[in-house]
Amino acid sequence: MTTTSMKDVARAAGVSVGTVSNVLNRPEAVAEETRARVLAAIADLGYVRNDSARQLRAGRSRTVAIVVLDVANPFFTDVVRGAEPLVESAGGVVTVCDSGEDVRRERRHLELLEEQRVLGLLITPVDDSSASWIERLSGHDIPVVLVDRGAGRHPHCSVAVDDVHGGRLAAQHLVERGHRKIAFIGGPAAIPQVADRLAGCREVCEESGVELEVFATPGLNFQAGREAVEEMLGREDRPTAVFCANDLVALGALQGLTMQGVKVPQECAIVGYDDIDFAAAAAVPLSSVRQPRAQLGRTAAQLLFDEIAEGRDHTHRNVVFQPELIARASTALEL
Amino acid sequence: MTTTSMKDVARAAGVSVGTVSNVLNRPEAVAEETRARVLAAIADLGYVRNDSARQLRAGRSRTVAIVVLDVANPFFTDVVRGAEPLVESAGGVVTVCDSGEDVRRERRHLELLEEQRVLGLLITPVDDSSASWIERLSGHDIPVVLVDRGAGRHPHCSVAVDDVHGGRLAAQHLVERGHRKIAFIGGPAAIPQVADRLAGCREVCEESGVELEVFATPGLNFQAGREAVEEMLGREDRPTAVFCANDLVALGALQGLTMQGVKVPQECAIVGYDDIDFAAAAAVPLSSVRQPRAQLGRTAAQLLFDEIAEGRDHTHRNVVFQPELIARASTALEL
DNA sequence: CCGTGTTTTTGAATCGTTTCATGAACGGAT
DNA sequence: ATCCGTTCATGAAACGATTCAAAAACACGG
Repeated sequence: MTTTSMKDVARAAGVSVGTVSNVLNRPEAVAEETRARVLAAIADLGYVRNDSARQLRAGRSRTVAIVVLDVANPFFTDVVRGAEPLVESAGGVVTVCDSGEDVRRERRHLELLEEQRVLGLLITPVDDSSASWIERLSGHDIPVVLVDRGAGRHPHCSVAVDDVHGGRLAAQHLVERGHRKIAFIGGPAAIPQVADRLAGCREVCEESGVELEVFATPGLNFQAGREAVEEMLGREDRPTAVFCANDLVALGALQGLTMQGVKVPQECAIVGYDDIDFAAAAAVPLSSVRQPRAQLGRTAAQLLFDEIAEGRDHTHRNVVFQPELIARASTALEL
Repeated sequence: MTTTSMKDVARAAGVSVGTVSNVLNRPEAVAEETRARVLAAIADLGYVRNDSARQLRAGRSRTVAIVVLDVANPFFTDVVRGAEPLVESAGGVVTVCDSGEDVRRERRHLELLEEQRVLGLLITPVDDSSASWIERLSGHDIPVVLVDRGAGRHPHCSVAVDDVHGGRLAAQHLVERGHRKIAFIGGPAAIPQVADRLAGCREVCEESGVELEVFATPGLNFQAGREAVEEMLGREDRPTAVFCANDLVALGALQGLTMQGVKVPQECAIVGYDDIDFAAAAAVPLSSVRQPRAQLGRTAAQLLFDEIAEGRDHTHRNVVFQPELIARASTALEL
């Protein structure tokens, strides 16, 4: 089966290719009768536009790429959902790439996206080592918006949540509940979100003379939380509360504790981060630091289109949202 | 900033464009010294291939699209993960599209994918109304593999799990535990998976004279489960067990029951479907019907590439996997 | 120095659109 | 009839890569 092209349609309708193109792109510029004839031919032949050719001509694709650390993490799916409507209403398409917290995968994606001449890029970089790659893209006129990564100097727009503040909220909450020894579970420390949340937590602990023990994990997933907690339970004089770098870790921790017969929150309180849907549905509903996820995505997309529209004389903007603590059963008890 | 093309590289290296192309695609056919010169020019100018142009020439893209009902559902992310390695090792790229169980969104995606001349398509259709659209694609030489939708006649390869059998497993398990009145929660009934699971469940109920009550939901999500259970609790003579069409619904049901003070499994048992990670981590670890998710994705990708390789004389294959029941605390009690 | 065979390089054709300067067709006013 | 202004349609020139027949460059034996 040979694909039918505009030329075929033109021949069938007895017009030139230019006219077929006009029917598709500026119908009002074509006479009623001609338009009908062309549309009939299109339907008849089952003609489908060739997007590669369009893009080649246009020089850009209509795709906005979102590179996330983990598609399975509900946090990112919500960010994506927040961005989609705006992109689509602007005639664009969203494509989601999963770096899996792996710099090499991320780099592979970036190379590909550049070859595809994407319209723009929303990205949560794995770590700082990606910076030069990302700047390469924006150097090639592909606008980049950093998501959930606002700290530090960088020549891009960004949306972020104040993670240091989030860390403080979690720690304050635990300190108010009377905890004097807290564990932080999360990693790798190279991930800025992890570092910031820990930093905020540490600040509060130091301010209020509370002991802090850090359990570094190789990733931010369920498994990591479960394992960290098992390690923790092996120790003497263990913490009475854990603050997890995200909710997946917290759910893992919760399960780890439950399986070892440790009662939450009676014997160990838990605070998570992200407030994903599953947090509220967990074994013991999880207290968690909530980020305005959809808004993060929406704003990121907005910044991207602003940059595209403003062109040369665009000034980068860094939008920072404040998180809020949602208290649930997992921290319900005063010590 | 003007994008640099092969022509620029050719000029800078003092060779023809044909040679530059060869350096990129068949390096061994170019003299050592020339190759070095060209590569230097590429690095120097920061040249990046234009994928649109390549595809236009090639007539096909290297993208394998996976259209899923809900990206936030871990079931699908696992299927995607299963497919990815195979696709990538074949030099392809995976793009994930979320139909959100909405036929219109699905159609929009299909149109776009066809314009993009994707290499192939793995899809879990929203319902039968998509059939004609999907056939349009395969009519245009885009191989299609149906995922988790093997029943019925269709001119495609497919991978599926025997959902009727899965429904039977769940019901049998509950009947063995002594339940005499069971609720099924899920919908819309137009989704084949829902219909099949219910069918299997109904078979067993009828065979063993157990009463079955069906609560139809508008979707397969957390919210739906919670609401269905609330409705159920309003009734007299309520069921002693619920079988949910998937784990998200089951988690919702679990929360709904817990919030109303109904003890699981003592006062109401629950069986879910999919055995997502969160099932084991739930308030009460959920019994669930497990599907070989990653294998589903892997096999689907394999069938796709087989079809591409075999070309004209390809015979469609329908692979059906058997699910297994994972019993956990949510059905731990005999009545 | 020629002929022959092998390795490299060339340059033009091609993929399917969009765009745009040009021209045709038509109606109405003079 | 002529001229002007609209409204439509045309067709060729991009866009940037790949491919391939043909030319060029080179090696080597006689």
